[in-house]
Amino acid sequence: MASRSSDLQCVWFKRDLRISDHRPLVEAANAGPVLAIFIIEPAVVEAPDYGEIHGVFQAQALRELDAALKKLGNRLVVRRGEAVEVLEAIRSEIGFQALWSHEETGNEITYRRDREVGIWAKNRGVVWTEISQNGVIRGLCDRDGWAGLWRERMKDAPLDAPIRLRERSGQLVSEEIPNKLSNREEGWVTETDMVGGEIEGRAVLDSFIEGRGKGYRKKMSSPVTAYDHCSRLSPYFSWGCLSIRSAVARVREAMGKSLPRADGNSFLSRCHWHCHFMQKLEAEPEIEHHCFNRACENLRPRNPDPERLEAWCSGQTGYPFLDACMRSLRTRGWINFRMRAMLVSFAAYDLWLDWRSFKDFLARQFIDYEPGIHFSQVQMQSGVTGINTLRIYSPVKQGRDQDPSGGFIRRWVPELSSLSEDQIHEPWLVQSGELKSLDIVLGRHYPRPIVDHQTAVKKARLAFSELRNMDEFWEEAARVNRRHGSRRPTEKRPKRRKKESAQQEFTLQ
DNA sequence: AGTGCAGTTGACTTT
DNA sequence: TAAAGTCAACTGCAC
Repeated sequence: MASRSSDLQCVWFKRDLRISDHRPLVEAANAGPVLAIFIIEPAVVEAPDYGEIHGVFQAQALRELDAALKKLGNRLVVRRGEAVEVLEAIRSEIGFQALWSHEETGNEITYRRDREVGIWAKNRGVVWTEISQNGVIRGLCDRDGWAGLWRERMKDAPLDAPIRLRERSGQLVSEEIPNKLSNREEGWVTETDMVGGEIEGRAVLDSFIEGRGKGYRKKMSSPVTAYDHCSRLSPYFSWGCLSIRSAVARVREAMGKSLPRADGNSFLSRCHWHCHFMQKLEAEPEIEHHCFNRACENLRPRNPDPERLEAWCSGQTGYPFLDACMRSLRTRGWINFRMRAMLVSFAAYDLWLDWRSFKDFLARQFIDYEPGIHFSQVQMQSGVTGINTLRIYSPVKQGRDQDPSGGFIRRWVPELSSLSEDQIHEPWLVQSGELKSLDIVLGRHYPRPIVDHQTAVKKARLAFSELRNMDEFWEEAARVNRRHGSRRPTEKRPKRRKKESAQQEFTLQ
């Protein structure tokens, strides 16, 4: 049995794989010798939202974290198993009464696990201290004052990494860190150049501040320029290799110097939005499975048309720019925000798929999958929040606007590469004789559009306008707005159309 | 140089 | 983080 007087401090690493700006680690180190652990939880890494790239990225970050801890005279103990059973095993092997970690705003699985760990800790007399690592405020019921609290959080200077970490993990066995945390395979060639780890994260931040960020504001819209000029820090934020606060501090410092003010401000407002969306999941975990606006719950069929879903997932919808974006995403694990919105818009409005039928697929593709942002976004781009106006993207217009020369399409949809700049956005408009002379047969080398955009969108709008005639929709919209709505006065929200009242009809004016 | 007209641009509204 | 429609102001051009 473990010694009851142990002053050993157990630091449980989760989605915070770094040593800088890591308050639990610093506080634990001040309180006693540190035992650093990471748990590979089957329930987490085998869940439908956990992708192959996540397993690789996290494994890279873990290896680097272990190396960093070793430099501080410590090490990382890695175990596989469900959290409570592993914590109990370690406690019985070495004994500790203090457990430290960051607050996590995760999916249902990690939320339930955290509650179980809480109960376990209480029963064992272990004091578990959870500390926030971003602008998400635990226990907030509505959005009044949130923006101010976020600013407060970002004011604090990031914490330095500890200089030394007293070690006392004894003979505790640590598993070898695998090359990836799960055996999941996407069946798609991935060639992402994003490598997990705190050092890599800092290098990415440096290159953004020192050059890539110039023109960020303008260049983030097109997938042609976004890959280089967006920060691409999101995976490092999601897996915790870099804290939001430390990126915010570095960007503020560089603004007006190596980074133009407009670009820096644009990046900072995105850091703000990052936490804004996570806060929604923190406040209402049900949004993983239910529409923000419950009146939208049965709007679309819950069972997807399998052929439509498959065409969308594999980049075979017949809309060249859309397919290019999907294929690029699946290969690189990342695409810019605007194109993510377009992909979801197409699934939701053109294909009339319920967001719940594609959210896990998309989550597995995004190397920067962050549950709170993801659930909010797929719902928002599907129009089921009730507090945002419908934003329906035209894949052809987006293609002409964001990839006018068609170069991005040619790269990711090579079967169309012989088409001209004008033809490539709408190959179905090209005479079949001319297509044939270029060795392209639609329906064989590349599909015809699986739906007609204009027709599909018209139908979708009609369904929404019917929904908006129901009182329940507006009651729900008011509730969502109270709980989650941004308090920015500029935000535009749909307004209920005035009913033609008798009074209005007969008012003479 | 002024006028009429078709076509363009931009701000704003609607869905 | 949309797109299409409306309307008025503007532009270029012919006469």
